[in-house]
Amino acid sequence: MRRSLFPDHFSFPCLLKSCAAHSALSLGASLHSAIVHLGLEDDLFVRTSLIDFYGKCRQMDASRKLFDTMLHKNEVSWTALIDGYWNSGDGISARDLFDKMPHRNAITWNIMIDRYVKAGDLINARKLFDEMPERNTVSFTSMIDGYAKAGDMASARFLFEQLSDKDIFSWSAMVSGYVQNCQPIEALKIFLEMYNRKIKPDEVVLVGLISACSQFGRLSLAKWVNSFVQQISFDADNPHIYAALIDMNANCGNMEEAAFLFDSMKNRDLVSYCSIMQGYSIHMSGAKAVELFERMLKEGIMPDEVAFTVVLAACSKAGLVKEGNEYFNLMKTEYGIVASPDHYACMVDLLGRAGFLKEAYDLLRSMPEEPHAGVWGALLAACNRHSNAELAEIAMSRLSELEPRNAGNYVSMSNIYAADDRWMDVSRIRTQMSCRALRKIPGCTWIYS
DNA sequence: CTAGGGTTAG
Repeated sequence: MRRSLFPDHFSFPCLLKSCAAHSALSLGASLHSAIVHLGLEDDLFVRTSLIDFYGKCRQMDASRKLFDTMLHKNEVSWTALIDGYWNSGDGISARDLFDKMPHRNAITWNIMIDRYVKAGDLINARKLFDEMPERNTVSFTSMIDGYAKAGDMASARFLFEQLSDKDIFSWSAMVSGYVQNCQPIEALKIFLEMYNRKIKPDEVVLVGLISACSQFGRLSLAKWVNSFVQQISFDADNPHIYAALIDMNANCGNMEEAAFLFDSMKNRDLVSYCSIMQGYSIHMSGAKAVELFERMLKEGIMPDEVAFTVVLAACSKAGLVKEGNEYFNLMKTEYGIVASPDHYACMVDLLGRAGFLKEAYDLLRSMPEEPHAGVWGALLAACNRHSNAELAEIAMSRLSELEPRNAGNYVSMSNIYAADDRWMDVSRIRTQMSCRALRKIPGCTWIYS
């Protein structure tokens, strides 16, 4: 038998990585005994992979023991153990080890910064960023992403301007950041600045560009972006690109193009299904969206919490009360998804729109969490539609606390009173509005050209 | 040839 058929110190790290990815603890443990048997336990790469494997399986005692008895460690061994502690929820031990590390190149700092950024702890991330001896593009991009996710685009921009070696990652982080914070004009400007510097856009930054144009809701712009992307996108099967294009076309009123793109996809994934369903939903074809949801299930694609939000909203718009109820139950029983306030908002909207105001209110009161403004807002809208001033007053009293500056709520409430000829109450609401210096934002109707 | 880092869609 040829010796090469046995796993060696090159293949064990690879095998352990795969076990870690699948949380295959017992399989990895058998590999561990094989490693000991073959006398490969002291190999730097093999030992580090074991530390990483036990850490990913949250076996910190085993991981720590292998680390402590290690003769020669490098930064990767340290990082693997730190990562294990961090992912096991022990940020204190992780940070303690990081501070004790003997050799810290830029990369180790970047990993630690990114951990804090991903945890939303920008204070600690920034401290490390300021402390580290040499910052590179990765350090800047992690911080930029952190600020963007926290909604602080001013700080993100400030760091971006200081960054001399901007690469495609940092440009992308800025474009996506503006998109995430609903600043499509800034997103577009940054993209064009990048493009004018002759930097070749990749798929990721194109997704950002498309999403920005989706937020504009301008069909002329969408048409331009559509052809622009088709011209320069090398990977035509990228599902991210497709989902973004479908979303943009649907949002800009071009359902035909959205449907064409969806149909021409080779591998439709969850997000592309959601994009097209959302498109049909906003264009008042809720039934069509529900049909697509069924087709998606038949294809074996697992719906997640967002997919259920989309389908419940579609049921609501189409008046499919029975189906909506069924999906709401299916989500909990069949897919083990805990109903979020957004799901409840969809259900209150569904029941309320169809005139089941009592049922909507009962459902709201059965919520395990405190209902947010979206849930109360859906109830208020239903009261407006079905002229129920009594229930509307309950919703309004919560809404005036949760979102006191939302003019729409006051307008709905005053309309409900007006429909009941309660003009004294109407004027009381108007006074409240002017006291809070609110005015109705004129309705905005898109006209598709 | 093997172990650790930053950007993406609904």
